[in-house]
Amino acid sequence: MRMEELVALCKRRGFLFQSSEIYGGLNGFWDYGPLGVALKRNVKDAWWNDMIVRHNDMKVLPGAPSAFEMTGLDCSIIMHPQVWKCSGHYDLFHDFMIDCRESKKRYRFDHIKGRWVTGLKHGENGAPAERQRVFVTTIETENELEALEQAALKYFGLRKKDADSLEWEEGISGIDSFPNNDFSQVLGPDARHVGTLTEPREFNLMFKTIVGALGSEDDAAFLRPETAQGIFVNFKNVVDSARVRVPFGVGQIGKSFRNEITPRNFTFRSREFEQMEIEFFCHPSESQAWYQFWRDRRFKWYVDMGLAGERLRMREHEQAELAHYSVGTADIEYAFPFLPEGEYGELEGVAHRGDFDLRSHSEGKLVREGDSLVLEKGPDGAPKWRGSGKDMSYYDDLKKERFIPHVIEPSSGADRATLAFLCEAYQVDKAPTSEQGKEEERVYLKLHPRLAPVKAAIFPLVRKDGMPEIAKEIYGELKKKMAVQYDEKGAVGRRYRRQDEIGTPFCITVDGQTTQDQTVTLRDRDTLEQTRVKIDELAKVLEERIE
RNA sequence: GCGGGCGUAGCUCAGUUGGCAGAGCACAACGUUGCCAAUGUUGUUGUCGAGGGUUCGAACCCCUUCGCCCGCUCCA
Repeated sequence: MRMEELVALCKRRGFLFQSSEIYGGLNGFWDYGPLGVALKRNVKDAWWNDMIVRHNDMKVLPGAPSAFEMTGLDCSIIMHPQVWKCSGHYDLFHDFMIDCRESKKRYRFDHIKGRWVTGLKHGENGAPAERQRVFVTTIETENELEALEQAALKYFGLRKKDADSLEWEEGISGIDSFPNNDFSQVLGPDARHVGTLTEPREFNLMFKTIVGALGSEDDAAFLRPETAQGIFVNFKNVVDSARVRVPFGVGQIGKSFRNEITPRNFTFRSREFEQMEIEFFCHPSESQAWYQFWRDRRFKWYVDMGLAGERLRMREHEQAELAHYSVGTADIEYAFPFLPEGEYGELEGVAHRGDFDLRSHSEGKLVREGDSLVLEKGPDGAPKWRGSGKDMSYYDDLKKERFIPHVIEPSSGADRATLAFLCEAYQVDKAPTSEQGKEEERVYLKLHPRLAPVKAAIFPLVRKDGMPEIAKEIYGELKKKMAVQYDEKGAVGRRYRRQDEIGTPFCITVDGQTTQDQTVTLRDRDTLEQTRVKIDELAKVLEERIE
């Protein structure tokens, strides 16, 4: 399938539009049209129902260590700024970066260290040699002096034995002290010429805003880059109010915001996106078993919703790839058609976060040191980011045991899941035409009936003989239970195809026989087969076939 | 952020040297037909991505900008 065809269909039929399109669009933002909003809502409802509402806490699910409870939250998008400092997002999302025009490399501004040196620079193309004073730099943290000397030798075109001819000035310093960010005499860490570094630019990976109508920079706050933190900071509230016992999970669906450096690939990497996240709290001794359970359960959910093919896979992260807090992470990935052959894009990450989050929000931001998490200290020895000081431990009054729960986090992208379902559903096959024995190409969306924006379309075969009246009657009855459409315009074949293209799984047609025996035809999107169903039984039959 | 390509009707696209902005599909109305994109007639559809410049005259040339695609970079 070519991605452009799906994008064109999404626009033509009203699934997805570019945000602010009449003004030329806005990179990284998308609008869901009339059908798109229905599809995405169905994705979210399926998730919410399957994970939260229909969860039976009396039963032990296959693969689960025990029964467990599930509940939900809907937290604010803007939270206390300290939340993001303790979560680690502030540090990671707030760097000044500097680019090198020559090497095309990007460096963290505060990582570049260097030293002034003067030497004899041999002129190029026979030009006379001249003495030059340059600031050579490196991003090495070990053996800085050696790295700087090598950089200088290379720049001046000297051999190691001539190193003595270089005149070094005292002290290694950062380039943050240069006035007006004038780097014309600075040699970039991977550059061969001086003056190739750009001005430092702040990479605000979190969206910043100001709280209060008269607020200033002191009142800066951030739009959340993930919904998870709202659950962690409400951990005590949920335990105290919802009568839940560990192990239990809290689900949340909501918008998050990240200033992606390169928004690309349709809605895959958007700056405003929606997440479906669960934070599952359990006893540390059982956390590995729960991690396995959630990995497998979440993978199966996508399979059940229609991503059954080879394009879906589970990938366990390598040790080196793990985030600072994580003990284990697995990504559920889909081979999106816009990615190169053999590459997969993340739909959901299932992470074992240990007790990092609850402890950080209690003690202050933690860092990993060997096998344990310790409080991160600033240069002055004080905690870098102070926590809330609130006790985040849990007391199990049956086992008489107090502990800080470990957390398993299945974090899913609602927009990415929706896009994957669309990609997987896009099908082309052959269908018969009105002309005997002839076939034509048919484009349809083979969406799971639970996800389809329209569950059924109701047609009168022709616009006479009382058929429209009966069809409208059926439409009114079904409308009470599910999303249905009525269409009487044009030839019935065209109406079928139009519904195929938006993924409607069933079409109901009132024909000449209806007035005699109160039956209609029920046509299946995927097989094109028609069966006769009594009007009285339509709702029941449809509901069975949709689940 | 860098390099390359692109932007014309709802969609797919044509548009000659700078000289009246087009086609197919789709869409709408009225018929005929009556179970898989059938068919007749009629009709609607445009800031040519945006802003500026050159010119008697710009979809076309120049500059700026926004967006899309590809590659690099980035992706806690």
